Amino acid sequence: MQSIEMKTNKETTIYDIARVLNISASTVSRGLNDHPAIRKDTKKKIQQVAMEMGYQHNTFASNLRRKHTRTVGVIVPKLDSYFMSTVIAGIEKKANDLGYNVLIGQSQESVLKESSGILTMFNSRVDGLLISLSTETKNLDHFKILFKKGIPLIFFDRVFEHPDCVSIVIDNFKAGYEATKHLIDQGCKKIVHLGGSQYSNVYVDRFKGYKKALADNNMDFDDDLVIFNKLDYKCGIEVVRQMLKLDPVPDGVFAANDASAVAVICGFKQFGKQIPQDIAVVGFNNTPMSTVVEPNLTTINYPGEEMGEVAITTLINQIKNVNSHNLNTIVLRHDLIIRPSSARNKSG
Amino acid sequence: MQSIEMKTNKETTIYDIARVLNISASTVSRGLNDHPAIRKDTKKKIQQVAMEMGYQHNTFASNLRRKHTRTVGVIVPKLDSYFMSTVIAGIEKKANDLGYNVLIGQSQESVLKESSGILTMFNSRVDGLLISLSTETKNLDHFKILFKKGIPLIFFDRVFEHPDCVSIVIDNFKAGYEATKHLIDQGCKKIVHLGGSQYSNVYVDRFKGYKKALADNNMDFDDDLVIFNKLDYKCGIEVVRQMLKLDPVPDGVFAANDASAVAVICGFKQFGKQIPQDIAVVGFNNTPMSTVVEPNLTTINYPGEEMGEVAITTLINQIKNVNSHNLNTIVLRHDLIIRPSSARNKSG
DNA sequence: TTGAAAGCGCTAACAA
DNA sequence: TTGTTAGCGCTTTCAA
Repeated sequence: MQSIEMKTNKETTIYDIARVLNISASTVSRGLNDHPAIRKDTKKKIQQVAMEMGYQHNTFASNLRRKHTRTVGVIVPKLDSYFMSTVIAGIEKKANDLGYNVLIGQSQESVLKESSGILTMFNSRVDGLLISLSTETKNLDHFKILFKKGIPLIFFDRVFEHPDCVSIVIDNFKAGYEATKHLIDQGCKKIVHLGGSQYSNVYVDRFKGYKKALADNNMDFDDDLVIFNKLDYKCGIEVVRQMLKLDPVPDGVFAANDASAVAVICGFKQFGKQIPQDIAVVGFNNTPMSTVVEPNLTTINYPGEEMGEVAITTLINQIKNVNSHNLNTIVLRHDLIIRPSSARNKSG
Repeated sequence: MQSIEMKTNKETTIYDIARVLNISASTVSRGLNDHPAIRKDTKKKIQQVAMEMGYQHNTFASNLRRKHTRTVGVIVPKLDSYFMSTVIAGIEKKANDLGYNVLIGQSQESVLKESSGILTMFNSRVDGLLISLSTETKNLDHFKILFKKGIPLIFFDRVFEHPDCVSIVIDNFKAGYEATKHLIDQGCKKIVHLGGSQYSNVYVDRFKGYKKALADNNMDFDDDLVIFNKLDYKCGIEVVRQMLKLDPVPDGVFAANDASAVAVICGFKQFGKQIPQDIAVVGFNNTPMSTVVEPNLTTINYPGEEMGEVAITTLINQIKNVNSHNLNTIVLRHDLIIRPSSARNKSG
């Protein structure tokens, strides 16, 4: 047996173990895969020898033959965002439980990188793909290759309507509505909306929610109170300068993410404004920062990890052709978490 | 040509296009791969027909034949941490540039999950593996399978000494030293160290740096001033209670990460303590939170994205057998960013 | 319960 | 410059 152990550089294949046992490779294959039609003792012998020879299943070769890879691709705009990393954590965890690998890619908010990512995933023959769209993405042309070959595709968070693809989202319209309504309830009379790219469903819907809430409460919509930008910290600070020039200065801000909401709070504080008395602010995402900034940020909570889990579960079901009851959109719950950044004394 | 286009469910292979062109599959293969020994016009014809037939390279089959996958694995303790997502962003970006895919996994701080992750990666025949160890990991037994087959392995951040593996780290000892020294320079007389798992090089070294700084400045080391825990927000708050019981109350805290440093600040503020006058605090990692908490947190900055880029570049070089000048450890720069949480009036 | 043989789609040595 | 042929390591029909 000693000589067997020594084969260290060459891969041990099922043929090697077949030779040792004087049986056929197919029997070995079956033995290793716990095929019912193999005698228990041969199975045992096979597994024994496989062990001794340090045999390791070559998923790879197996996949070629079986015509699937048991790996899924995930493409996101940016990996280094709190929300996205949460989603991916959920995806990985569940994928792992279900016996799938996950291949990862980022579009860096560019359609070009998005397309090339899709091609790479396709060439790697992923069994399915999960994607959150870049802000630049305005159509689904670059996905054609997947549709053509019938590779399941699921959108999450930043999605695009397509009859054959399910989308996993939250109700951004409702969330935007609730955030704005809350501000109104707190007595705000002039509410700014700080929004993101209007190519992205999430920001479009949050904006719509904002408008609807105003309308429902007999407040005029004013174009000057809406600012679209990259929603990062720097932009938030700039926005404060702009707002300060308005007369009267707005008394409420609904920002479409936490980073910019936090920036707005910090900015106003620098100018001696009181939050929430002078300006009440609401963010979106419930990132860790929201409980660190002072006053703590009112925000929309939004289950990233769960979104990832739902997305991958749905995808794998689809890959396995199970459970695809023609569902088209899965909407996850969200909630408004009220914290001091918006909680004014109830007086009006 | 119409009939060609229609082959939509079956994969188009190089054989299909060979048949159409009445040439051999190998010529097609070469033509597609831009082999020098193929006539320009045949090459053109091949690519033309490939296009028309919607041919897509099957990386997969190619890999089986070539005995490599051009994919690398990355295993981290947790995906949903700011630092890790930064590192992974760097890895993905560079890997992509260099033509590699990245397969992702998380150990969830468990050796068991770590081993199974390694096995999965191995079975997927990754060309190399990047890993940041779980806190539970006390030896490298579960990596044997990689060593045996000579699969390159590189550690980053949370590492383990091994003669054949390069590690990408920062100088945690020095950083810990500097953080503590800074506190001493600010006049702190009784400095608490809030550390993490002592199985992890990063926390061990930060702790050592703390001790050395005390020693070098004639300050007694006191076991009661050292607290090890999970370093999350909740633990940080608990620590505050503990510290408040001490007499006198400590006047400085060096926390081994930002989350717990921020928690400490918030905790002390709740009890009416002044930061930094009563207690000065320093964190580690320079996460976004550090510039939001009030007062802003002094912390060690530490290039996550770059760490990822260096790690993957080194790994790929190793895979290609280039540039492996027996290097064993790569140390990235770090720096202490001084902010108000520790900046006391220079008086002493 | 097992074996023979074909083949997944591609590449590469060798020959022409 | 191109073709022939033999695999990469595994699975799976079909036959025994």
